[in-house]
Amino acid sequence: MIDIKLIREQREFVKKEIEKLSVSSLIIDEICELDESKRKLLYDTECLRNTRKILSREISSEKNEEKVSAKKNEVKKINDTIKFQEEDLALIDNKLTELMLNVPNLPDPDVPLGEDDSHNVTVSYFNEKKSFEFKPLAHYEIGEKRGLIDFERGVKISGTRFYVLKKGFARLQRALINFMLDTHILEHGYEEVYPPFMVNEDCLVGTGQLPKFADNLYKDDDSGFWFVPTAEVPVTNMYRDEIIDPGLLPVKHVAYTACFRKEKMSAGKDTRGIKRGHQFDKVELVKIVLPEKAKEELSSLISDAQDILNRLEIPHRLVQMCAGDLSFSAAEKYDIEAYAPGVNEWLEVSSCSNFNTFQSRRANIKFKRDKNSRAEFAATLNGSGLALPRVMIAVIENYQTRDGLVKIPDALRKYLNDEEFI
RNA sequence: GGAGAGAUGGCCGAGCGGUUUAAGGCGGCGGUCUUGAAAACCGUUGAUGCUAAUAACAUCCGGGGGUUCGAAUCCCUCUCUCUCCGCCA
Repeated sequence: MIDIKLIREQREFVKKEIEKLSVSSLIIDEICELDESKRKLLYDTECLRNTRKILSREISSEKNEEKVSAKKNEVKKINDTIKFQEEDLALIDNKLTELMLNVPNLPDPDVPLGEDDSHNVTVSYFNEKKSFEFKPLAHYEIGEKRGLIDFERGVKISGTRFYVLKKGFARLQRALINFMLDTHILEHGYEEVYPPFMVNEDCLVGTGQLPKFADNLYKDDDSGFWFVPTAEVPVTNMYRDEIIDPGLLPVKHVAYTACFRKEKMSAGKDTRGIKRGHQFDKVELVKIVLPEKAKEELSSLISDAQDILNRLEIPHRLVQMCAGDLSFSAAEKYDIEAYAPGVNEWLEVSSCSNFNTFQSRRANIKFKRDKNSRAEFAATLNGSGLALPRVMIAVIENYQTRDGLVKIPDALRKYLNDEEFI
């Protein structure tokens, strides 16, 4: 959520920023109108409450019975008005909140202009593409040929977009998870958390998935639990409705979770292989930081994520999202794309975002600079570090040998019993 | 799943219809004293909204609803926590 005061005070500026996202700014006008009537009504009811309070106090000390009943009647009348106004206020307030929850974050000034992904900017390339003396196979070809990915049984036991990893590939994924976690904990200073994979609705409103993106999420109607689409949701929301003590920022967490997404929007897209499933594993980085440090924290978050690919010696590139391709909650976002020679694609293995105070306003995450200072909204950031299936694809395809084996990257050896090939 | 108990300010804890505009303690902050510190004593101490304001006012005693001139306090309801039993990886 953006600051309603900013809308109130700099309406035209906010509208202009929203339009950069290729989103209509009419919502801002609607908000301004509602906000104005809300505040007027609020002031009126507060005055009435104050009068009631004074009258009630007078009743308690009034001896004259006639005066008492006169005053009681007066308060009753006031109560009727208050009740009426409160109902009105609740209606306006609900509508206002609903609108505010649907206003996207404003783009950072450094974000390039552009309507869609064709205007994204590739910042730079890392690690040379490997050259092959044979035609590199796609991961699903290797997986099927060697019985390491079972697509048919995935569909049988669950449905389309599910698969079973077996033997060496299952092990490889487990090794990657541990490698990523250990690297972020030991080398980059993150603290590990293992959160629930199911959360309540408040969490998803807090990080911005709800109310707008309900159709990409799984939910158990019976219990009201939602399956996490990313660890960002439970980990960021650990601090919901909290005021973080002075000196505890930045908070840096790394978490492994499974992630669940309906992917209705991507129907028919990426149906081959393990690139886009309804369930996938991810190691996620989450930071809660001082607002003025958010941008530099984003840079270091990106390097922390990239470091995984560097240690695995996988070619990749860094892409900056243009305004029109920013996600709803992000002020600034960079994707890291790993190159997979088998499918000949740049795969998004990480998406690193700075949300500024957008999420912390929704989730009410605050901090204090000093013991006696006012609580302020913190900035939140997160990024994948990294998404497992696509890193699997990159490792499998980049490290494949002519005879269909996968050479284990040096960085992973110790997680795989120092073996050489899968 | 069954039975019972409970939810109050950063923490502990009183209050059970009107100086509660939440006692008292702990902790925190400021001060007195001291070479310094501790102890002791004195003062102070949250959130939200509106606002130029650390002013005034309003709201906040788990959430929602009700009774009343007036609710932390009474009633209803929901949620959560704890204890015991049952079941269980």
